[in-house]
Amino acid sequence: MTIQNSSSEKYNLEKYEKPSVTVDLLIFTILDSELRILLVKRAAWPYENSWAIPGGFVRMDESLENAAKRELHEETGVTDVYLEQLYTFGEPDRDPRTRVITVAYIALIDSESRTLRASSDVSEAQWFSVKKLPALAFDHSTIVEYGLNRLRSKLEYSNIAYGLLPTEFRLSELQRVYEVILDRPIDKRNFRKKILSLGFLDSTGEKEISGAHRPAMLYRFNKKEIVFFE
Amino acid sequence: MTIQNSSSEKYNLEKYEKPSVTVDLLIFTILDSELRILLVKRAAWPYENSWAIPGGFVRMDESLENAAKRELHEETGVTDVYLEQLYTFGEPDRDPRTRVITVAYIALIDSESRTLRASSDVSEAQWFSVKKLPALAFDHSTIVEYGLNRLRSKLEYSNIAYGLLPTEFRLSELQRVYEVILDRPIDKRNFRKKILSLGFLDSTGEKEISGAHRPAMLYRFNKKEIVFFE
DNA sequence: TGAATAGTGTCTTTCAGACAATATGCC
DNA sequence: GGCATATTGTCTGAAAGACACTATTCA
Repeated sequence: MTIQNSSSEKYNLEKYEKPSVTVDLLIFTILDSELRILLVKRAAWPYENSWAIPGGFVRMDESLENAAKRELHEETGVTDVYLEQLYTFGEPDRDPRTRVITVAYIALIDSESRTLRASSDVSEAQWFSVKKLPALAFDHSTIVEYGLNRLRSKLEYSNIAYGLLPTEFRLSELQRVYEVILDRPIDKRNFRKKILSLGFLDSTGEKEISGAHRPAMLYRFNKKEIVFFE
Repeated sequence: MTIQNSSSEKYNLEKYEKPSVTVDLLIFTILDSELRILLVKRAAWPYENSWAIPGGFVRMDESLENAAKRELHEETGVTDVYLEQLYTFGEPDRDPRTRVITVAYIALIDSESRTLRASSDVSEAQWFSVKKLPALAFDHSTIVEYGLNRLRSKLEYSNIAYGLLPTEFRLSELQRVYEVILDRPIDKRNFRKKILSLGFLDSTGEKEISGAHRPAMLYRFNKKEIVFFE
């Protein structure tokens, strides 16, 4: 029987048992030249003391995206960051307590915004390199794997990197973001040629001096929304 | 409060009000040289007599994908077709009855499998060209738009077209699939050069005679799973 | 032999990738 | 001057795109 079919559906809509629905957040940042995600330590059964990606229930009056924004704010204090729905995971046995369907989101946090809430209600939260992750609760390893693939492929054909950098940055920093996420070295000359030809970077005209060497020109993304190319 | 935090969460999990969760299906096929989707006519409030994409509730003991497969089978009688999760739509007011979160799936049906169930429990079901769609119930126009974009971009860098063709087909048929979905003409010589160089087509050695003209070689996809290239 | 579709090759341009030397600022 | 990072150009190979004629079958 489908929503569309039953002639008595308006009386039946509430008769089915309903699953719980949560949002889970894959929060990425670049820290110490590594791609990292935020994990929280679970305090209770199931998976007590295991690390997990943060998440929580979707309230009846908020959209999925707003639920994700609220959770993100609760965990990190940040607002206005890149947020994208990743995938919905709904195996019947993914949570031993009850049926829980989770809508996973990706969030990208730049190095300037990156701070953890002092007064978090989470017992412990930590940035883990995606190359050295602990065992994760539930099906969260699957979610991380899926999110990494999404991030990597979007990096190759969109300006998504803007979410991981502060407003102004050096081209070498941008290249580092690509190298860290794609996990391979990139030729500097080819990278600059390509990235500048795409036309989504503007030179600020400013140079940044940061040590005993030639200062670098600062650039910024000319769009703070995702754009695909090719 | 998140799943991870509350020390009394195991007693609280059931205290929240829960949304209904459905799967909705965007079922594509090629018919009369047009890309079409299956729509069903609603029999009851809300959107009575409006067209909608088929869908139904997720049962407590089935995965999202199995719910989609079950609905697909109920509507079309087919099994073993290409099925992909599209996106999850969860605006609080998208269904006037109650909070309904829907996980949308794409299904591709080839011209040989394409038959509608005689004994469908739906009042009416029909294949509509995506270029001439009626007004749709709920937020289904948004879902269709989203699905079309997904299908178009996957067509350009994967072998997803296998889902829309029978096992054996002529290159001109494959080209027609591309032209119809991308909605633009493609040069025959460039298309053949490119598609054959990708290596996911095998020649069957058979030729198909279908009228007063030179017979065409038949090809088949050498993988019945999605593969990305480039 | 006419109608209809199948099948094929060249040229040009664009883009990706390999590759190394000079420039600038601070100490 | 030494160190550290910034900045720049050429060559080659691969792929994309423009473009038109011949082949085969049946009626």
